[in-house]
Amino acid sequence: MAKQNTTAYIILGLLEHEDLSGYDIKKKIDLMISHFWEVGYGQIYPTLKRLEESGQIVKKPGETHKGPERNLYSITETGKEALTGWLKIPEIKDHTRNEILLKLFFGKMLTPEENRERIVQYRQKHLENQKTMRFYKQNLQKVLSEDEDHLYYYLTVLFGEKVYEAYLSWADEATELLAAGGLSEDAEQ
Amino acid sequence: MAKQNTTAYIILGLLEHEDLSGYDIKKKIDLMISHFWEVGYGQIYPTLKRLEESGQIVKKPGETHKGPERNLYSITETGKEALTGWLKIPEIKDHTRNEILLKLFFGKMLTPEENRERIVQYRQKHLENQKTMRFYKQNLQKVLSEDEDHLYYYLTVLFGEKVYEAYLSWADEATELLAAGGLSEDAEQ
DNA sequence: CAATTCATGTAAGGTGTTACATGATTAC
DNA sequence: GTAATCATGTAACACCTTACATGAATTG
Repeated sequence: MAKQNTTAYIILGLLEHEDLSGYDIKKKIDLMISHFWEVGYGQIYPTLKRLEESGQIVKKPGETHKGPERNLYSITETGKEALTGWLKIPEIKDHTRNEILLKLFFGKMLTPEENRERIVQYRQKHLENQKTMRFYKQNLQKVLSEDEDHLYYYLTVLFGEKVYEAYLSWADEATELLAAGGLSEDAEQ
Repeated sequence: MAKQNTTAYIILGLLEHEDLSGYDIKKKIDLMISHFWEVGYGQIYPTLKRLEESGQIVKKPGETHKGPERNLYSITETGKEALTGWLKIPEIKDHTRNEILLKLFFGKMLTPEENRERIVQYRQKHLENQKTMRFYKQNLQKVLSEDEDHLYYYLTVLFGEKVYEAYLSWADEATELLAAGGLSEDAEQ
């Protein structure tokens, strides 16, 4: 079962909403999905090819609105079935991969100041993320009733807000603990 | 820079503390690290081989305490330098990969009940995780002063506690929103 | 005596990242 | 005219997962 191929389902999910080009897909992912799943061009274009070959999407070439050549893709019935099939199965695996915790776990090898600095940077980054989530949340709240999709987008944004809040709260507590730890060490010497 | 090779640094980090076998390393990771970074045997054994070839660790074969043959590994000076080098550079990439949010993002294709059920399962799982973190936290608090390492382990556990708490809080709010959304839909029909 | 745990490893294949390559159009 | 954005793609690798293979020792 090494063929989860999540990228394919993200593409199918986006195409189920509207026809898009590879470039569009990348933009949509960056804007709406990248906070919980990042995808690069190096995955998108080959996956589009495979999805087309297996009849889950169709290419409408030459749909040039202006500018450079542009391939628009549409989802097929087969594609929709594959998508709902994937959506129905419960997600099993955790894809947790948190590099800062890994580096902190081995924090003894660095000075408390180095570790604290790392957490300060982390806080900074996620303060920005939290702001973004709040902005999205406000905008979505206004249009919640317009489309059923919006409720589900809202749920993901709410998740982001709560999690980034937890990151900030942790960062504050952690920097305090490190400051105290550093002090008690100084006191010992 | 496609060679981050995080697994190697996890192994080096663990060996910096004590000599271990591949099997020991797997157990340690499962126990203390897997909540934020999972590693399988298929990564551990080949990585040990590469680390040995590049002189970052050394094998002490035949250190059989009893039972089957057992290879104990120790970190070398080269290995320690590589480890601190990695620890010092700021972590850049997010490895965020949240499958439930992905499936919820496309939730319109399922019924509100199916989506709610997914969140209920998620809550259940992370309630367990939160309990585990609280258990670890209590145990670590007792031995905080015994070893400087414990403070850093504590920071990762604190992170886990806060994040799982955020998951639970989100799950509660999300199920309520879905119940409300489901109701208003019924009302419309 | 059966199941579980200890212990090490390989092979195959899927997934993901980075760098490269190309060229048109748009905004300043 | 220069920089940024639009737009598509490939190649090389690195990384990760799964399944397979083996066998000793311990526990019930």
